[in-house]
Order: sequence, then C-alpha cells, then structure tokens
Amino acid sequence: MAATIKDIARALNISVSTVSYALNGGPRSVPDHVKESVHRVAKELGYRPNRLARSLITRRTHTIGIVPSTTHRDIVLSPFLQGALNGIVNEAEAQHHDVLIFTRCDQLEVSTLADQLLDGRVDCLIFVAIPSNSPLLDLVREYRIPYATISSANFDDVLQFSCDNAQGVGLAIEHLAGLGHTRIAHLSGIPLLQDSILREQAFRSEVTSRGLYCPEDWIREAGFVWHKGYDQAMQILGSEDRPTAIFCANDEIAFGVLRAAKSLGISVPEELSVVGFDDVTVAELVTPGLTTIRQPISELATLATRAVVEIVNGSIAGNGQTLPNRLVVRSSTAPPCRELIASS
Amino acid sequence: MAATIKDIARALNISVSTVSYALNGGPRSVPDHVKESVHRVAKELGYRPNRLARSLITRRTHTIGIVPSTTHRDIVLSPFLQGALNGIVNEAEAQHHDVLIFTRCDQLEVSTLADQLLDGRVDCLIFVAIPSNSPLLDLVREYRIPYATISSANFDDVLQFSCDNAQGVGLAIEHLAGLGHTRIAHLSGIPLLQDSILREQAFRSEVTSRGLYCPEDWIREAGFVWHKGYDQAMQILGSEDRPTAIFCANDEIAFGVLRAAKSLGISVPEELSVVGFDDVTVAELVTPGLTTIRQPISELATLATRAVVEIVNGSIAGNGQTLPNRLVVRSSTAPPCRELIASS
DNA sequence: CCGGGATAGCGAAACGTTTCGCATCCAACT
DNA sequence: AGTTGGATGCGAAACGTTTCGCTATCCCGG
Repeated sequence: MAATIKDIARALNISVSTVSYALNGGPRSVPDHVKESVHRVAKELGYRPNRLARSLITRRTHTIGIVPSTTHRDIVLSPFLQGALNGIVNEAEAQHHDVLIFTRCDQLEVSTLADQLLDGRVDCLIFVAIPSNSPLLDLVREYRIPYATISSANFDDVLQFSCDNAQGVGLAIEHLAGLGHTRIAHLSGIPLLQDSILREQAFRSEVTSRGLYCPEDWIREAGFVWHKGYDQAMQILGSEDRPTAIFCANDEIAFGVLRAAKSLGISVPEELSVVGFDDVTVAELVTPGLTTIRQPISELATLATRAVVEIVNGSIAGNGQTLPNRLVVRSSTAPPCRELIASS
Repeated sequence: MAATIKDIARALNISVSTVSYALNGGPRSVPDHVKESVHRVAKELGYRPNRLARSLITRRTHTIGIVPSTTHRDIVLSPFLQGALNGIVNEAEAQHHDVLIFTRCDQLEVSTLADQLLDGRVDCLIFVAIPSNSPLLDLVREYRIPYATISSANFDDVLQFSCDNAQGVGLAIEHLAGLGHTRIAHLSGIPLLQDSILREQAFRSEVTSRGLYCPEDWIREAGFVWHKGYDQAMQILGSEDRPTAIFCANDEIAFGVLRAAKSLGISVPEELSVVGFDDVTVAELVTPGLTTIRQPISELATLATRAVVEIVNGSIAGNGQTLPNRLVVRSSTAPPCRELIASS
C-alpha cells in the first residue's frame, strides 16, 4: 500500500497538518529541522502525493480537457487535430498543465458525455472542430468551467479561436484568378463544421463578385477526407466540361484530387491547378508540392490554451481571436491551359 | 455551486447512501419510486457526479496515462507518436477509458515526474518510445501501477510491445540485395532508443553475413528527423565514393535523403535507392513513393492498451509482443545503376 | 516584570463520494 | 407461533489531502 501523509505523521509522531505544511512549504511555516526530517521520511517511505485528494479540496487539477471533433474515424490521424493537439500540448507544457483527451465523444448520449466533461478531472475544456449543431456547448455553458473552441463555432459568446476563412478563401481565389483561371470548382468539407460552411460561402461570393464560372455541380462535399476528395474529383474531372482549377476546403481533399488527376492522366499544374487549405506538413512533400492556404493552427491552439488557463487562474475572460491566413505557392498551380479555355 | 449527492438527499429527505445506491444502481437495491425521484431531483438540480471523489474511494479513474518520448521537440508532430496515440485512443475508446497525456516529461526532475505519473490520476501508464537509459521505469516498477511500453525497452520484465526490428531490417536489406545492391549505407536514429540500436545492429550483421560493402563512415546518426537525414545524406552522397542505396532507420530520415538527392541532382531510384522504416501515411504521397518497412504501430498500441487495461481489471499480466513487419515496395528502389557499380 | 506578536503544533472540519454495519419491517416458510 | 431472510433505509467510516481555529511557548521591548 502506498504511503500517505498520515504514515509520515505517525512515523515522526507529529500531526498531519504539520507534515502537509512541511511538504508544501505550506501556508504556514515549519522549522527547518522538521521540514528536513519530513522530507527524509517521505523519501524513505516512497511517499507520493495523491492528486485526487488534493484536487478534491483545492478544486484545481492542472489538467486541460480536450474534446476532439466527432466527425472523423481515427481521430488522431486527422492533421487538423494533430496540429491543434501539438499547439495545446506545447502550451500546456509551458503552463505546467497536463492534457486529458476525452474519448467516445460521438458515442455517448449528450448528457452522459457532459457528465464526463464536468466530473472534476479537468480545469477547463477545449473543443476542437466542434460541430455547429452540438448541444454540448449549451450544456457546458451552464457550468462555471472555462472553455474555448479551436475552429469557428456557431455561437456569439464563445471564446473561439479560428482562422479568417473569408480572407483565406479570398487569397486562394485571387491567386487562381490572377493566373487567369475563370473556371473553378470547389470541394467543400463537412457541412456540420462552421469552417466548412464559411469557406463555401466565401467561395460562392468570390465566384460571383469576380464573375467566374462555377456551375452548382462543381461544388461538392468531400468530407475533409482524402478518398471523398478523390471520388468527387473523379466525377468532376471525368466530364467533358471540366474546370481548370479546383479549390479544396482542406489539404487532404486536395491530395485526393491530385491522385484523381493522376488516375485520369490529367497533369497538374499544366491541365489543372489545385489549391488546398491548412498547409499540413505533407503539403510540402507531395508531388507536385501543394499550393495552399496556411492556417496558423498551432498558434490558434496555443492562444486558445493560454486563454482558458488564464481564466482558470482568475483572469477575466478576454475575447477569442480570428487570425489571418497566408498563401503558400508551390507547384500545383499555374496559368490555365490554352486549349482547355478555348474548348469551353 | 454545483449540486452534490448531499443536496439531493436533503431535498428528498432521505439518506446520502440511498441516493448513491439509486444513482448507481448501486450494490444495494432501491425501490423504483425512490430511484425515479432521485433521478428527477438530480436532473432538476443539474447534478454531475464528481469523479475525483469517486476515484479517491474506488481507486479507479478509467484513465490511461501516456508518457511521450522525450527525444523530440513538438512531440505531437512525430508520426510515430501520432500512430501510437491513434491506436491508444481508439482502443481506450473501446475500453471506455480516457487518455491523459503527461507534459514536461523532459523538463522535470525524475522524482518530480514520477510524482506526476503516480499521483492517482491514471490507472495505468503507457510509455511511448522511452529512452533506454530512463530511470523512470525503475521508479514506476516499485509501485503497483500497471504499465507497458510501445517500442523496445532495454529491460527484460517489461510488458513491451514492439516490432521485430531484426526481421524488418532483414526484409529491407534482402530487398536491396535482391535488386543487386552491394554498396549500402545506413542512417540510424537516436542511440538512446532501443529500436534504433537494434536496427543498426541488425543492419551491421546483415552487411557482414551478406558480404556487402559499407565503410564505417556510411553509418551515421540522423536522430529520426528530417533535417538530420538531409545533412548526413548530403555528406555521404557528396563524396566520390558513394553508396547505391541507403537504408534509413525511419521514414522521416528517408524524406531528408530524398530531398538531399534532389539537391545534388541524384535521381531516385535510378542512381540511388532509398528504403525507410515505419510506413507513415505520407510515405505513399511523396515522390517517388517511398519503399519502406511497415511497422504495425497502431496495432502495437492497441495491444499495449488492451494489455494494461486488462491488468487493471484484475487479469494476470501476460507477455508483451513483438510483431513482424512487412515490406512495402514503392518507387524509391530499383536495381543499381551500372556505371556506379563499375566506377567503384 | 509584563504584554504582545511571532513561532510551533495539534485537532478537526471539509472536499464528494462509496460502502459497510446495523436496525427495522413484513412476508413466507417450517 | 417462531424463525428465516429479503427488502428498505440510516448513520458513519473511509479515501488522502488542505486549511482553519485554537493553544502553548518563546523572545523582545517597554
């Protein structure tokens, strides 16, 4: 049986409170010789403080809870979550916090899930890519627990950290239009995610305001995953009347498009330009290198983490932030092919 | 203030224990009408059970602790950890457990770190790629907490889940030798990681037993990271007398090699064959596609997770496992170039 | 010589649960 | 009628801490 503070007290024949003070440099002072012997005995007995008991009283766990998006299988393999997780873990490290990942967020009934999130194990919550219809935020909001979202949330008064989707899409379309593209398709993500919705909206308004050509059939859902990007691209690119560029709601979709182009013998960027969104690590390594919109995801995660921890520490809640994106031009974009334009 | 079990008891004018039984379907029975009213009042008061208090008594937290490798910056971006994390989270989900990631594992003094790991927040521990000189295992072993390692550990009686490094290296070298390569270099990982050591040993013995050519200068450390792989490859490939193939201790190093070859104008696979280890997702997407040894990392993680949870649940500790790897041939390997062989 | 503020230390309450021991009651056996 | 035993419910201990209230001692200045 593990040694407790009581065992130390008994061994030294002093009171439990004194031991506590000695170990913590506690709120009251303890003579040096006592402090020394307490530490000595603690070491001898192999004493390890029990954080559950401590947290029960102090109401602080120094643990940050993460609620991952429920929209993927193999969640942890999603580059977006990986980027977010990296930012969170790094900042948590700096803030002397640990990180608890909640599982089964998609399986549990909402109320049961809320029980998990609010059961005292974490000081605060970070939602990563939460679906906009999730009743979870409403539930959590009623409790005193600080929380933030990474990615856009469909609510006003949420501490949310996201990229500026409209600006990002603007960069992408401006780039393509600048190269001379007028026929541009869009593969969108998951309609439940606000970021996805905002990107599609922005895309539509860019198309309109710039007078580009994009029939409704060229705007398709690709679920933020590779193989759906492939499938949809196969359809769009398989027809006679095809676009000269495709703007994808994230990089993974873009990888699917690249592959589809390959299967169809369509060369990128000569016959088709492809733009992604996120700039995941891989974007640089694929061939051709993917032109994409770099989302400062790790930074967003860092800011979100810092913000919630500050609230936990007693600061007054600040505002969320919307950070701008950057265009990263690689080799998947080029001016459109003459014949393709002519043939249309 | 959040409602507690006492509040419910007071509201219904019944005892705390009855409420507990009612809520848990506890070890004793409670009449249906009481059960019903307890649940009703619980809902009205917005009662959420406090898991800290419960865990303090039951000594179960249903949480798995993860101790990530301390050998990387930006830990979570390491594909190996990502793969492991994915396997762990998926299995944890199946086992109804959550996952706690410990931070600052490299910054804390060992004893302080042990305090973190053993403070009662987790039921069991999983070490991912733990350095073989880590005193942590010794410390943890003295406590009753179940633990396992993913990756080889330098100890006998550890519940360890790793790939069969010798077999994997054998596959790689057999493949290269089969293609006709006799001049093979090796970029190794981190000498603190047992997997890295085993791979290098296996490589050396393959070289010897097959009578291949590999001067000591061709075996270099590349720290399991991209840019070191690049640097070392630049040196090895920059000299007159260069190998026709490079076997890398992981895929990331191989990516660095591919890039170095590109900078030097050496074409892969015509003038240089490259083999990696791991088969990370990206290996398929880079150009040329990377020939590599597929390590069943997600499966190892799953097995490790299942194993520790079983011990927590009272099963007697089984053995760790060593799983075989599979050769995945893509386009980064080919028979060696005639002239290069001749010139040597 | 005395008052007063540190200093030292103890005991007990509190945090929110689970669960054991005990008491009561009523129905059903023998 | 007496015994058994399940159902019902209460009170209290326990988990391992932190921290408050209290008392006692000591040293120092007035």
